Amino acid sequence: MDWLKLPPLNGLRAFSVVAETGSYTLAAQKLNVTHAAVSQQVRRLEEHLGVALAVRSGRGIELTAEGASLARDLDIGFATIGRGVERLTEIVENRPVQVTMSPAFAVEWLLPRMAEFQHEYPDITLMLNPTAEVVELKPGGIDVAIRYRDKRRPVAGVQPLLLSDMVVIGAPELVAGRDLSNPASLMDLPWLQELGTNEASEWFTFHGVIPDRRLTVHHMPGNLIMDAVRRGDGITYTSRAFFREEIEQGRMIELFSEKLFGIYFVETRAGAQRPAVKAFLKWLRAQAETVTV
Amino acid sequence: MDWLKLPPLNGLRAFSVVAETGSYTLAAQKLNVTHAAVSQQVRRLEEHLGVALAVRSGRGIELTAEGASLARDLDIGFATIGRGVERLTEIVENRPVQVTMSPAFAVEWLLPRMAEFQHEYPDITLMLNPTAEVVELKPGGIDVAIRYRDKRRPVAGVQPLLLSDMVVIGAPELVAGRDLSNPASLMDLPWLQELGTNEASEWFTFHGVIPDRRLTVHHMPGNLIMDAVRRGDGITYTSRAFFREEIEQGRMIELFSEKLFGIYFVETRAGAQRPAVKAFLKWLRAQAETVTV
DNA sequence: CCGAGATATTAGAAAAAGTAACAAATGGAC
DNA sequence: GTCCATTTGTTACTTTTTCTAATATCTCGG
Repeated sequence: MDWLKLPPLNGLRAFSVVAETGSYTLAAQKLNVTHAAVSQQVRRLEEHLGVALAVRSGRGIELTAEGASLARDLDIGFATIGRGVERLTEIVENRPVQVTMSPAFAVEWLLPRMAEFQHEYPDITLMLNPTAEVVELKPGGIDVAIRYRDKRRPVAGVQPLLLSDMVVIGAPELVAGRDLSNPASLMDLPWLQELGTNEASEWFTFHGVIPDRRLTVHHMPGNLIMDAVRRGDGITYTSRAFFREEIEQGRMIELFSEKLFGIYFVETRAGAQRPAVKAFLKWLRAQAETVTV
Repeated sequence: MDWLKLPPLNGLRAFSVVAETGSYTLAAQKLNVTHAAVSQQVRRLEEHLGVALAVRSGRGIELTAEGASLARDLDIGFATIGRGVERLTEIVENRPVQVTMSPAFAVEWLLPRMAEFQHEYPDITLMLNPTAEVVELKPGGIDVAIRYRDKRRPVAGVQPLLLSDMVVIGAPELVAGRDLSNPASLMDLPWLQELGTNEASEWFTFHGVIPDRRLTVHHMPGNLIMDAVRRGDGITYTSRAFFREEIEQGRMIELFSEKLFGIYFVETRAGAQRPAVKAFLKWLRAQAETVTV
């Protein structure tokens, strides 16, 4: 292929629009630049090719024979490219919105609200990816990530979604009748924690407790933890928002809490978002206002 | 036309080459940039489109389904554009070299050397445009201008071609037996000068002579002036280089001279020159060395 | 487990493109 | 004719994009 030594493509595009509109001024409007920019692009292209493409003619311009010939080919070429891009865009636009989040968040927060979202935006399909892993946001992959971050290490420039106290929580049948007034006493209870994390021992460390005996920690996926805690299989460290009603009604016991230590925020990948993704983000923001616990 | 909102064209080109070569490294070589540049172009394109086009695969990459689809269209599109440009280039490359210069220079300097040039470069056709007017150098028009400039007002950054004393010259039969020892005495002789110029009165002014009677000045094209002067129809102000031999042999009389006042220089239009133009310029430079009078 | 060969990512340098302001040419209104 | 609106042409300067160089990361084969 020897089209590698193509002239400046932006100049070609500019000239193509000039040829189409028959005017620098109109072409500039179409391209959202000033006429000076278009004029310079075409001049540079002419210098590169060593041939005049358009000449002044009265109040406007007219193409030279060479210019007209080139314009024809450019039109066909760019149209081909445009069709290819368009087809791709259609595929992309219609792809479901890909969202990743922690299993706990999915079960306790998003899933309960999904029906409402679907009612509001029946045409948008959400694909959830509940995982504790941090998935990279790249084109063609995950569109939106809802992530948890300890508020002690705040992250700049992201949309907070849920700001909540973090609590250690357990079912009444598990904790009843015990003296749990100091952190160290929690070492005797079984902890449930997300696969691949180490929340229990971090919690003790943060409270100045150096474990003097082996902790009982069961690792399991976040979505199962919540039910297990409710059944009384163990205690866990999580957002109060997920258990607010149950705590108020006495169906769960809050053992310790850290004020506003937990923050869930929304992260999107770089670049422009598809309409469907924008709609989901808008809906998320609206939800966020109502749930700052 | 809605291909106005095409993605970044340079990104498309980069991706197209990546698709063709199947490698960022090879594509970078073809495009004469580093692989980092290609990588970034493709990444930006992916962000713009919101779709992955190529994914890492082992030690190299492979295209996604979307990438392969786009690559096909790009290939066709760029090929179309490339063909159009190529056709244009061929027309341009084969166009004769367009040279403009003063009629005097053409007749006295260039034409006598043309045969030699044609012998050296039989494939290159020169088109001469002998005119006193300053023709604009623009793409598709004049390629090379050989211009005269009074050396008192030097011009920067151009290739000098002929540096010569300027002389007032006449045929022996016209000037014989006259006392022409001071400038004012030249007012009695008929002057021949280029159409549209005013060399005669400028010469008198420069020599501090205020004409006290009407000058006899015949205007005619520069090429005719030289022959007319030889025939003895009048005197003129010109480069000594054009008459050097005749002066040495006494066939023409040098009346006055200004040391190195005249300079002919070569000017080319902006941008890269076609091979034929380059060859002509090279030849000109070689000639220049031999004729600094 | 190492090293060759590939892609990925950055900060900062270099190049390209765009803007604003003004100049120049033209055709029509008066 | 002169004036005026419209369009292209030009240039200094600013902004944006692109490229490079350095370095990190990943993968395969010995």
